[in-house]
Amino acid sequence: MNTSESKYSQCLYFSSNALARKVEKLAQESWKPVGLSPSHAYLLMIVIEDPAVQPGTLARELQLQPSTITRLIEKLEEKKLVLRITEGKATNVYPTPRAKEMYSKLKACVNHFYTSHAAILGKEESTKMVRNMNKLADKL
Amino acid sequence: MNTSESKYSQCLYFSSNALARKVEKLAQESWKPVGLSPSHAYLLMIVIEDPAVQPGTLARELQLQPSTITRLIEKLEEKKLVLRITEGKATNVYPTPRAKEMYSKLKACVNHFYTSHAAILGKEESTKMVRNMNKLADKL
DNA sequence: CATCAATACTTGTATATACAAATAAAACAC
DNA sequence: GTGTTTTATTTGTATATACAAGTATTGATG
Repeated sequence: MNTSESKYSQCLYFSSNALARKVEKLAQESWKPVGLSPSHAYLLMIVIEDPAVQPGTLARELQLQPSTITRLIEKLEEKKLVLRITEGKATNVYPTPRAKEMYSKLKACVNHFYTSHAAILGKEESTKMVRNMNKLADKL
Repeated sequence: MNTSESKYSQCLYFSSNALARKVEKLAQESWKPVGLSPSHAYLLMIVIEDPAVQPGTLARELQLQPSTITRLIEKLEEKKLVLRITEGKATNVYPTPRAKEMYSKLKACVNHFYTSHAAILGKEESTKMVRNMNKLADKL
């Protein structure tokens, strides 16, 4: 069934959720080569680009709750991709050598993801949509 | 932090997820008066409007997996708002009288939700955005 | 008509995320 | 410099959803 066939599809609640689920799925596909979910992968990229970054900063950048960041970091730590060093009330997150070696592969996944949806939606429209969604999210 | 301040915010993955989370929150607020999550409430409204509807149909209309529909129905059953009658391999879902009495309240919540986001985004833009998101989701 | 395939739904389990409370350190206030 | 407030992070627990496997019924095929 197309979205447009559903009676409740005019509702922002459904549109945004359904879209997010479909995008999530597409993204998961793109990040399979590195065996990470998109969230983990993005967090890891930030850590590689900005070593010693703190969980609070990650939460703000990724727009996720601090508790969620803790959970993401935990999993990356298990995989020996990051490590945490706590000093006082702050914690610094560092990439391991293993993670740094993965960097170009991670970038390739970002690229694959972008390419795959740009191919479906058109480069132009794809970018416009993202801009609009950000604008909308900022207002809410 | 605004979405636009984050480096990774140009990524469709983030935009769509962040937007969905914010919309979800707004929606939850709107449905608090009936003590249901938006998903449960929408499912219930469909059941009231279309008694004897089957889980498979609900899954298609709400764009959720059948297993998710089962879980939603279970919770509504606990709350004595719907009941399931299985005949052969098919199952029919019916609203209870208690649910039917709630109908106008449910509608009021839909309305409150629409009003609250239309107030922030503008009626015009709000509708346009939904249309675009559906179009995009259908293509993916 | 006996088996095999398809359909409809449920169950077990996993993931992504959140909220609220807990902990711990730092900053402030007097 | 002791007591209180604020900040940073983690932990316990809950919700929303999915996937894969299981069950049960119906339909199709030889």
